[in-house]
Amino acid sequence: MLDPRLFRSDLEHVKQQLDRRSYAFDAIAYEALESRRKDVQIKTQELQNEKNISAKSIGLAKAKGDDIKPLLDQVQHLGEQLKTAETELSEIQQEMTVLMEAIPNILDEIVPAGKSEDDNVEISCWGKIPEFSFPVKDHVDLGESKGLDFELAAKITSARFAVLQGPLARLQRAIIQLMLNTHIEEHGYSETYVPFLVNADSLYGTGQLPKFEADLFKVNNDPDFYLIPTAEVPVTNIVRDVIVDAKEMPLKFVCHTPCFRSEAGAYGRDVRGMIRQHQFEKVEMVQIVSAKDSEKAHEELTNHAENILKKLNLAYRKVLLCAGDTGFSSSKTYDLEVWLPGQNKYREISSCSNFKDFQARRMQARWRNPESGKPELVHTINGSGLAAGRTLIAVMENYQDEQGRIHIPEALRPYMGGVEIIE
RNA sequence: GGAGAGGUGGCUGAGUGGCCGAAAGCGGCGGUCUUGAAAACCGUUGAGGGUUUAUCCCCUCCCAGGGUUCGAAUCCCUGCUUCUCCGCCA
Repeated sequence: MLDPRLFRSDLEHVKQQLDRRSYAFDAIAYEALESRRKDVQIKTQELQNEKNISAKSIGLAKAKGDDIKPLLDQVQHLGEQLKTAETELSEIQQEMTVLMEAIPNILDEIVPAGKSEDDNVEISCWGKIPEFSFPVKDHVDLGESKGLDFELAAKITSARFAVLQGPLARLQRAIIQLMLNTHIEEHGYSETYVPFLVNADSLYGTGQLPKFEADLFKVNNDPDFYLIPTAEVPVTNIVRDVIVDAKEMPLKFVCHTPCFRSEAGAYGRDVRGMIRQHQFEKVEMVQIVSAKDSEKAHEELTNHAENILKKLNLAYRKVLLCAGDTGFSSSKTYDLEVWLPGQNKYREISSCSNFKDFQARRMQARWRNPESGKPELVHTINGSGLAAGRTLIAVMENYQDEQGRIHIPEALRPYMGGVEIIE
């Protein structure tokens, strides 16, 4: 949610900013609605004031033992007028809310123009793309004899799920362990476990609802629950309706969860293997920071994700998403893309975003700035550190040998119980 | 799943129809005192919104949503939630 005051003070600026996203904002309709809002709100509050005054005078008259009958006659019509005004106001406000909550975040000025991922800008590259002296296999072929089974998962549930068994299952767990330990011990995050089912308010807070319900799995309940699409949702909502104490800032959480995505609209994309699944494991980093620290914190958090790839010695590149590829709630996003020999290209393995105050305004997440003594909206930042399923793929494909074996990277060996090669 | 008791400001806790955005205590902040600190004393201290250049002024909020009433923290209904006991359970 954007600041409504920004719309009132500088509509032209807002319109220009939304243009960068190709978001067609109807300024004329907005202005008409806003002017009605102002009129009706003022009128409603005046009536409320009148009601309060007369109620008070009746109370006083009664206490003195005066006849209150004439006063009661006087306020008779007030109730009805007020009710009409209140109804109209709440309709206008609801209309305004619907309009406002559909509007995406304003992009950071550094975000490049562009329509699709082809227009993203490469910021840096790290590591050496491995060269193989034999025809490489992808993770599906490599995993077939090692406990990665898609048909079994399809029997149990459906397509876009995987069963992982034996040393490969352990390898994924080792990857998660490495990530969690690194973020806790070296990057200063606090380990967190949260519910995997959330309510609509939480999804509204981080921006998935109301616009992107189709991407979610809904669970029948009264009221409905949703399977989390990312730990970002429950973890960021820790600070919903909270005023964080200055000495607790910044808050840094790391959280391992499964993630559930309907992938509606992704038919035919990445149908092979476990690149795009309905369920995958992810380690997520979330930071709650002040406005003045958010840019720096975003850079740091991205570095934290990069450090995992460095520890695993996986070649990757860092890209700055263009206007058209930056998510609804984000102001600025870096993607980390790891080299996958099986696809002979870089694929997203982490997405690190600065939401600024967009999510915070939706969920009234604030901190008390000691300089002013007043509550101010926090900035929220999050990023995958990393997607564990895709990291497993990357390790398998990058560490394969001619016999189709997988060598365990040095950094993961402490977690593998002595296994160095998966046959 | 069954039974009962609660949900009031940062915390504890009073308030059963008007003078209550809310006593008192604690905590926080400022001051007096002190070489400094503590103690003591004095003062101050919730959030959101509207209008406005600004001050002022006004509106809303005592878990949430409805209702009764001229008037609701207080009465009624529904929901959520916390605690205790019983049952079940990893």
